Amino acid sequence: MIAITLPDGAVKEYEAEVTPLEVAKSISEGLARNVLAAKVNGKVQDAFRPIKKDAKLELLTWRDEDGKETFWHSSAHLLAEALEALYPGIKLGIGPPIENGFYYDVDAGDRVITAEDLPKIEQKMKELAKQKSEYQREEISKAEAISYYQKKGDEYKLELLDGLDDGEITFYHQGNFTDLCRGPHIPNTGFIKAVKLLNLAGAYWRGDEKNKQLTRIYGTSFPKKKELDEYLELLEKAKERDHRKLGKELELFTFSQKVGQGLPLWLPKGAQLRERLENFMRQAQLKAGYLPVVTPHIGSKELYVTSGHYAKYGEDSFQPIKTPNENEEFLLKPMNCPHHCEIYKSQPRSYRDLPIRFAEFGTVYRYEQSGELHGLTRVRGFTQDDAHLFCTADQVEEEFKKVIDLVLYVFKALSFEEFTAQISLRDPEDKSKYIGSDENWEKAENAIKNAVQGKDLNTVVEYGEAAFYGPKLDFMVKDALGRKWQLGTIQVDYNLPERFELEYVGSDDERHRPVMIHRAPFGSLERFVAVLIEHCGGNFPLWLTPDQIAILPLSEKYNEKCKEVLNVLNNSDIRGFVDDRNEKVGKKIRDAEVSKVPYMLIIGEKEIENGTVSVRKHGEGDIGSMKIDEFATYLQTEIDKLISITK
RNA sequence: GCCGAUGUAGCUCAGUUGGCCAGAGCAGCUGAUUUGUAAUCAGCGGGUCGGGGGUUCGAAUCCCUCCAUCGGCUCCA
Repeated sequence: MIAITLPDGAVKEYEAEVTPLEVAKSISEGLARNVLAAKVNGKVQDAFRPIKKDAKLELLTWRDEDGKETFWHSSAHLLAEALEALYPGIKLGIGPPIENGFYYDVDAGDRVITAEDLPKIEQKMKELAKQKSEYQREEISKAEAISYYQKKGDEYKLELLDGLDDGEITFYHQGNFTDLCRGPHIPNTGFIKAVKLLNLAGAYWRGDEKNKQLTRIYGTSFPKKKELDEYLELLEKAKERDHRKLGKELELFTFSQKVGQGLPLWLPKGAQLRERLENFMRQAQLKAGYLPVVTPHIGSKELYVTSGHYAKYGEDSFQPIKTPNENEEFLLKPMNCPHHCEIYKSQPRSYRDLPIRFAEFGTVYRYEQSGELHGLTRVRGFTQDDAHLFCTADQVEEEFKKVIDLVLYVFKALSFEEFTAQISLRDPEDKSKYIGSDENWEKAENAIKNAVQGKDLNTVVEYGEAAFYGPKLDFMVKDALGRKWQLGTIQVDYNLPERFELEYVGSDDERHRPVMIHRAPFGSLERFVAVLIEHCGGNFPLWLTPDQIAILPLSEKYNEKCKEVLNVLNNSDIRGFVDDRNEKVGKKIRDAEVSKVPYMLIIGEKEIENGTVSVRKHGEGDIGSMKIDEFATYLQTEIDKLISITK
């Protein structure tokens, strides 16, 4: 007898071994039809794989993340089966589930798979799905597996086998298809009712640039056609929030081929928005004890050789500027830290001065790979809201915590609620990429771990993501299409102080080395604005938005009066414009709605008589008439509401 | 940088297998209209068809090359 305990605590007893599917059937046929996989004692496995001992069982359906993952993993196998049918001899890399679907990496040999082939492959997948082929699990010895793939001539799978131990190797079969796979899988291909292959891309084998590039086919699938349609619609809607599209439509920024790739041009509205963000940060930093500094846009190459940046990133920088005098070379500033180190060094420092916090909106230039450029999120010239804190070893944790608070304040003020705090540590496998002693690295990493503890943060640890001079705490946010971007960053650095031989005199009258904290809550103004645009879909918070109001005269007769009203409101720090075009008010409303102006004030005969304005709120419509000063107060209250959130 | 795709007016897009002066809507300009909560009407101007080279009697359309953009990969101080 074996006892199966279900999540609700119910216990079911069986004579002998039982599969999760059979358990599901004993509960209801309907449930059985929806079971994709099972969690047995906390471990996800096939729903068709028997349970042999007493166990806790959780049946997984489309509603469970693990269920979805299994579904997409099986869909990847289905894709591979279709590819083998259509491209005999095609070699397979890996085919995992991902966030909203799956992909498979393949090597089609001389054949090129293009976007035009996708419908055909999709069709084949649907055809195969209809056959309801069962997924079958087979435990296989390493020798047998190797012999199978040698016969098949698939060097990628052989390479994967190389890293696996005998005894832990399994094959999964469905229809005519066999794959080296850990599983688990859904019961049969018939569950996959809706498939869409989304795009094609090149992807290096095992993620290494030195390896061959395989063809990666991305797709998604669902148990119901309707769900696929809804997902595709969601993707379309997300594109509407793309900052590149909105940036153009709202006249915030542009690019010019003539100016150069990845070099954004900020239009007046965008520049003003950016200035507001800068001022917001300046104010926050002033309160937090930062001191402003300003440094030039170029620096001697020697400066970056000293910092170690030149050795690491010399090739990825704009190449040095040579001056008429011999042996002079300057780099466009790729980062601000070395300059700030030199400011620190400009005078002797005492422990009484520490911590010192130098802040600068520093514009830097990096020669990013052309294929990496992406709207405002990845550019070649950008402005960091940078600051460097110099402190004693004892102060690091406290200072780091204060910076976390500052970042959280900024995120809250702009209602960024969904972010992860990524602790970016060294790659333990390859320490050659980093400078400095193990001892200092450990100190730095511990400082971050300690500072994060006690903060209510959604944290994740990533190895190999540290900067070459120190570990980081990175604040990651997703864009409209779910791509992750690093915004805020805080870094602990024991290395640059050594390289620049920074010192302070301690209470013991001895010279000591300070510790540096690098930090940028926005990260870069460019990227921050990009993510902000996508986050709010172009409907900025009232205090940030380019035009808070549009004043719409009912006819040209009221243009002058409207300008007077605008003047009055300008005096209350409300900004906007009068739409004095010779158009009907309906047209003016439409245009103001489209350009996402939060409030429209309509003025005609009636309003002039009563000394009021007719107020229309973006996306909501008419909210009634108000006296002009009443409206000013109303708007101020609305702005204060947003700001008070952060207090 | 690599793989794949795309590039026609300020914007969004049409332009059949190469064939008359390259089109539309919106935006712009001019005029009429003087307007009450999401598009008033009429007229006009605007394009080296991404750049360069080639094939051809003839190229937006076919080929080569460069540039830029898009989706990924790699990279991200």
